[in-house]
Amino acid sequence: MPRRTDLSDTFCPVGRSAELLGDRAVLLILRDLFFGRRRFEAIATNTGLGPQLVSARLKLMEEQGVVERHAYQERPPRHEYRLTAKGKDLFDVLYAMRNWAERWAYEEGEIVGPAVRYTHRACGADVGTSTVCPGCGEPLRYGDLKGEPSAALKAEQAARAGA
Amino acid sequence: MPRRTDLSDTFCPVGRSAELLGDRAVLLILRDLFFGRRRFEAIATNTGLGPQLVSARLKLMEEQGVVERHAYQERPPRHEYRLTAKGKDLFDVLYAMRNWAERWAYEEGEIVGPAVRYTHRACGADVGTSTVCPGCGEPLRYGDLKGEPSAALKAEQAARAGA
DNA sequence: CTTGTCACTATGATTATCATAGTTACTATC
DNA sequence: GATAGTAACTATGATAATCATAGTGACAAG
Repeated sequence: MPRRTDLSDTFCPVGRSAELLGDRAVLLILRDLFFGRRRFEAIATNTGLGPQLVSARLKLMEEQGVVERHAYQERPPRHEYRLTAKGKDLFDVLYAMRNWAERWAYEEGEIVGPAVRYTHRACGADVGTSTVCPGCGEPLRYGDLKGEPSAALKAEQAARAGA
Repeated sequence: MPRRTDLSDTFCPVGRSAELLGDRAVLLILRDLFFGRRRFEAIATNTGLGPQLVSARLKLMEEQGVVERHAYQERPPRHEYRLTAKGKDLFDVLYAMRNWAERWAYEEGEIVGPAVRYTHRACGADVGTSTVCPGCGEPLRYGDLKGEPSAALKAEQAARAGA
């Protein structure tokens, strides 16, 4: 492609977000980071993206300040990637995407129950696909939720990690 | 590129959403639709995307059931694009993107106040960047909010429409 | 009968992405 | 101490998506 138009100087907030988030690879990497995958290989394997793409996107995300590289051992040098505060604040976006997909992206009877079941740590309620806890009424934030992948999703991830 | 991996059959809900939303053009078109731009030319002009891309993405979005084509006149045939219920339900995603950008994507002093100010129709409160109205405590949904673009954003859009 | 508008489609240059293979720097095993 | 393994990448070449620009068809207005 020719260089795509840069949106980082628009005054529109959705445009500015789209510059980073309007990219499949970035979204998938963010998902994995939110699920606790911090290492390059784990992310590359689980997302199914090539190492080159993962490398490029992690660099971009580091530049944008949403992830940080940490060395977790010296010899040989090994790093992991962690969400910064700016990155963790993207939780609402990913959670909204998840909610939308749970409501619209599965065929009738394709899976039993939600693809990932979330419960509110504070009160234990199943939050369904709402942004406010149906049990206690609190707005849901990053860290408040415990996600439990369905059997189908677990199997799929295991298959990618195994093969 | 080689054909990119299809994510529409993953069991991960974020993956399924990313198939549609992990695309700058789709996000920009959705933004314009949410802001009431329904016509092809208006969308192409305001987004800055080429007509070919707009055409391709609107087709995709129609296939996915997030927009519908309506004829608003017979001779000559003219259409407009409207969000379906499935499309309107993406509001939370776009709103979360907006909130994140308002918090993180502007330099100190780059603009005065928010890029787009939202007020809750029901109670008149400025909602800031929250998902629950700070005035009355109600969760914010599509249609509940009135957006007022900043002067800078208005000027930018006028420039694109004029040139 | 020329100009204008709307909603597109066509063309060619450029570049991002994918699959595959290779690299570096170690550790662990035989 | 030679081979295999692991983690985090980089290099290469084929393919396809995107952009800029121009063009089309159907009609309305002047």
